[in-house]
Amino acid sequence: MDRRQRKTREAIFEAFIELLSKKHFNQITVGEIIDLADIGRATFYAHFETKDFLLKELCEELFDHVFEASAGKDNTHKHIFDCNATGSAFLHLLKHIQKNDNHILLLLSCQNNELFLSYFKMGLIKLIENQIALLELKRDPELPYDFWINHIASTFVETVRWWISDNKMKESPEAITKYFLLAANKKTM
Amino acid sequence: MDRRQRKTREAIFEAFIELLSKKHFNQITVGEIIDLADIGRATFYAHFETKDFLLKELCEELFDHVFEASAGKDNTHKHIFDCNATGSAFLHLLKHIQKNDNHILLLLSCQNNELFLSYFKMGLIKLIENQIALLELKRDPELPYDFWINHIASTFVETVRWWISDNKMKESPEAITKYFLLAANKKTM
DNA sequence: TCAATAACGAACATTCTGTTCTATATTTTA
DNA sequence: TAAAATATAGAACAGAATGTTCGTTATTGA
Repeated sequence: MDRRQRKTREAIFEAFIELLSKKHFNQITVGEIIDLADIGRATFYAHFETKDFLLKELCEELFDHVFEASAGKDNTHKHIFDCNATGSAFLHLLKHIQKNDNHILLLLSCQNNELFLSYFKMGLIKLIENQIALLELKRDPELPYDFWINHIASTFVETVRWWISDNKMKESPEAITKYFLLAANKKTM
Repeated sequence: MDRRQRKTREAIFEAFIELLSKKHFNQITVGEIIDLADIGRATFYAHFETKDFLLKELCEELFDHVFEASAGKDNTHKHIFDCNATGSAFLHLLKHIQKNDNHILLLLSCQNNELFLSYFKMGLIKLIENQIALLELKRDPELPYDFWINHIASTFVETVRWWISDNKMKESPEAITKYFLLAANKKTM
């Protein structure tokens, strides 16, 4: 990709993220993004068809990076999901969030968090399905498989949301992991 | 309230609900609502400041009606939450949803369901906090109280979402209640 | 019946969207 | 390094949506 394109794309994402931290997605205008990114109007539309596509691509870029680790594509993260110590995948994810890699923390706690949390959940479901054997989570045989997968993922997403928004991240990733596992029907770490 | 006002308000809500069943909130214009409700432009704005307020008032009107039962204000629903047989409050809620009182089912399954599910969750949290003694849900002493309340409410909301969207309501309210209670860490009904 | 008030409906300024165009700057390639 | 390809700047534009205003008409409740 052309350096000019990369720079423009980056400038747009950066401006967009900054605006997302201040106002709701619906109230952000393309004009504001353009001004903040300091680019021409036509340039914006050469990169993104609409504001909705911009959001979609931002989500994909950020969450794909977090979750691609599970496929072992990224050397710096490969260890995370190869480790089969109980609960480590979730604990590692929380630690990444705490470190605030790629503005993930900001997006998960901003006014639009439903948007990002739903992307987060989609990634999680894929991850859990792939790694189910390693995670040592036990399913009650009376629960349908897909209900259960959805329940685990939702519980984790809600745990993260609670940690960031309600708890203000006062507790450690370890404590939060414990809560999650207790809530998700696992006795202990 | 003036009969004219009531009729206008009803016409707007009805048109809005119909549009919500077809497209996303963001893509619905005031013009469309006006056309479908067959009212004047100025009339719409005399009733609702913006489209966002319309959404807010719709949510309040519908969910308040469902949840006010818990306060015993509504005679036809009073029984629901006075009953202390295990799990009955949740089962009754599911039966109401199944009967599709007040278009609740439509709103919970439409493209904007996040919006309505978040209102639903708010009401649930209040309900659970008020009725906690009757519900016979047991909290692990290691879980913080508010984490736990949030977990129960989220699990129920997700159960409803799964039932409507993923399961297409193929299973009975009784079966869904069982899944919910199993997932929420309760052994049986 | 009558005073109050709600709805109509058309017109309006304003804002935002998404497109088009030419000129200019940067990158790739040959 | 020169030429071809491509990205951006920037201005101008049509079209659509928003929210307001105002004079007129219709309905309501007392």
